Amino acid sequence: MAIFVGTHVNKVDSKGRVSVPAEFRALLGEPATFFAFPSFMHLGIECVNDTFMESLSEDVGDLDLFSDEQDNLSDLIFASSHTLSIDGDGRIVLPETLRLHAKLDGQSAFVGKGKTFQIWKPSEHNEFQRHARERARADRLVLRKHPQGPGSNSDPLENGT
Amino acid sequence: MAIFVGTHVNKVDSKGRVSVPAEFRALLGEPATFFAFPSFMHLGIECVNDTFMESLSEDVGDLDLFSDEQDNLSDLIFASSHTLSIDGDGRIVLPETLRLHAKLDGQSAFVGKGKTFQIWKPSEHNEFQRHARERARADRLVLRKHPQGPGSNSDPLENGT
DNA sequence: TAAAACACCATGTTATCCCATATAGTCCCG
DNA sequence: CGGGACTATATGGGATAACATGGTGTTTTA
Repeated sequence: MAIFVGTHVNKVDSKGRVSVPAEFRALLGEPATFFAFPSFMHLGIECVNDTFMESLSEDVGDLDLFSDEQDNLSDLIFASSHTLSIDGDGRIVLPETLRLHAKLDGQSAFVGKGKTFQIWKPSEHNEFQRHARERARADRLVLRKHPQGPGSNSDPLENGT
Repeated sequence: MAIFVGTHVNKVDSKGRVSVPAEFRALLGEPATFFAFPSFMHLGIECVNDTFMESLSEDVGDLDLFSDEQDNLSDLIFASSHTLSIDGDGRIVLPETLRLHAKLDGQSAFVGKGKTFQIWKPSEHNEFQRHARERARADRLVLRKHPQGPGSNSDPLENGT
């Protein structure tokens, strides 16, 4: 299974081109493409592979056709997504909308998030991570090994104590 | 699998011609045609490929024959649909009824919605998306990891407390 | 016959590919 | 264990092809 880890900082050149970290490229495999969309929670850019996007499409497709819920969700995910293809030199072109959302200027941080990864402005990501760390400390966050029954919250991160 | 993503803004010329984004053309494949009908929820134009249209006909066919619901839906979908064929230059001609419904003037936005896509007046779609985004923020919508067991909710997007 | 629909061609702009170079990391050999 | 050569990665610039779009001619239809 592909697991994206680490934080890799690469340059964004005048054309908006960025090298995708070799480690991530290897995980993406063929086809050498992935989907990217602005997070609706923070300044990061969410990046998922085609398998992940397809399962997302399946799940959203299961909602009632033409319902508000279905229409809104698919707009947030798909309409603001970009298909990014990695060229022969291992680079992608970051569309301007994404660059603006993340406030990128010259540098970008590729942040591994397990099954997905994100692209951040390095300074913004540092801030975000600092806050996440502080909150985890304050909340005494622990990682639970396995979700219990079907009725339980399947989120593996929860409040200890 | 074909997943329509992104928002592509193209011109509508004086003859009503519009270029279908190359990315969408590639997904539609052969035959280079699709179905378009005015949304009954908003100002967008719903666009589906023939496979999707067939499954739609299955779904509507499951409703009771000659019932009001069946009659209304089939009118809204099938009776108001247009078969649009993409010409050698990658363009379609948008029928006037559709142009009027979407209030198109000069520009059109092709909006990926996963298994389907829509055509909007760019400014109207911006409004729509802004609302969708606000609602998601207000509801603290978060991306959830893959669906777990049989008892769990298979919706990848849920309310994150 | 007139008008509309359709196919064909022509062009500017943008994005993609290809090559060159620097830097950093790795491996091999002493 | 240390030095040097090699390879992979990241990055910059220029050439090329794809795309979007405007216009013209030709066929079809009312």
